[in-house]
Amino acid sequence: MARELLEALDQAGVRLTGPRRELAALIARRQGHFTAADLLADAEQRSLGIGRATVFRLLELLAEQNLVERVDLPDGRHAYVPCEPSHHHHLVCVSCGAISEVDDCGIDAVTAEAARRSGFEIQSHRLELFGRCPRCQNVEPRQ
Amino acid sequence: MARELLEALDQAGVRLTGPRRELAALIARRQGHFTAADLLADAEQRSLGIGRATVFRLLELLAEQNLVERVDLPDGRHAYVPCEPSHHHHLVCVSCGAISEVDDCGIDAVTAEAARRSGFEIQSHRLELFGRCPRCQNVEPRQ
DNA sequence: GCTCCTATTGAGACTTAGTCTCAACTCTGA
DNA sequence: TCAGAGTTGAGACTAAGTCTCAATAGGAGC
Repeated sequence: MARELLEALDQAGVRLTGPRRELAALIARRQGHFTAADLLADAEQRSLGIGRATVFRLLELLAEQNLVERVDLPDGRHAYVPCEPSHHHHLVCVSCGAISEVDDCGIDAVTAEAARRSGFEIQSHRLELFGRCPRCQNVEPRQ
Repeated sequence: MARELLEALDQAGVRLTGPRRELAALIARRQGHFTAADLLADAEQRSLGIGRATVFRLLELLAEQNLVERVDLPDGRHAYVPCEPSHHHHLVCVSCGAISEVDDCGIDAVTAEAARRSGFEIQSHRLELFGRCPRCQNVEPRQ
């Protein structure tokens, strides 16, 4: 996974520097979503000496390459999710933070219908689903 | 519109203070979405002497009553949209900022399908559509 | 209309997220 | 090995939002 990120960066024509390799490894090690602050804390904990700006710059770079996607959590925070470059949406587990990807599942029909009713010319959309993953349902069947 | 907001606040059992009346009027005067900073600037421009904290507190209050909804713009900023309390989604015009509401248009089928495929128990979702409103399409047919 | 209690207020300090600048460093192709 | 361009970390800066606290004012009860 860290290897995939680095390969994609290499193909994008940017340098594979030490900090980038280390951050890619940290991202690969994480399950589910993470915030810029999480990544920064990881790096600090391991005394990697990676600057705040470098973290934000890498996340921006990965987002440009669609290797990571920005998700807005229900509480308003911004998180990132490592993902496939194709268009899809995310299911976010509100208990453990696990992320699952779903492809369109008919959302195009919804946007087409909304466009028809409103007269808007729709250029993009964002769908985020929040709930509990199968594992958390088993651990605590009712919440 | 300002009247509706105030009536709803009254029914929620909070005091109808001067600052709240003034902010309700400012919100009513705005078309489409606005940010907390917009509202703050409006208040400052009119020398209403309304504090930063008061603006955020009122927006939180209105959001609790579902009189205003928080929307995450594509650029990552948070905006607010005055709206009906029922569940629905927003179409945001990326040119002029106009907002249109759409009801579910079949999104429930999409979430059900996503739940079936992933095993998640879906609790909530967020759908935002971005594009150009009919007026902006007329002004500049191709962008 | 007056009083009193409590919700609400503004000021401003504080926190957090993210951006920007710049001199120093380090990849990488030649 | 070298040179130059891309990248780095430090730290100042900005913007967004929260928190505290003493002062104020809404409105229920009289």
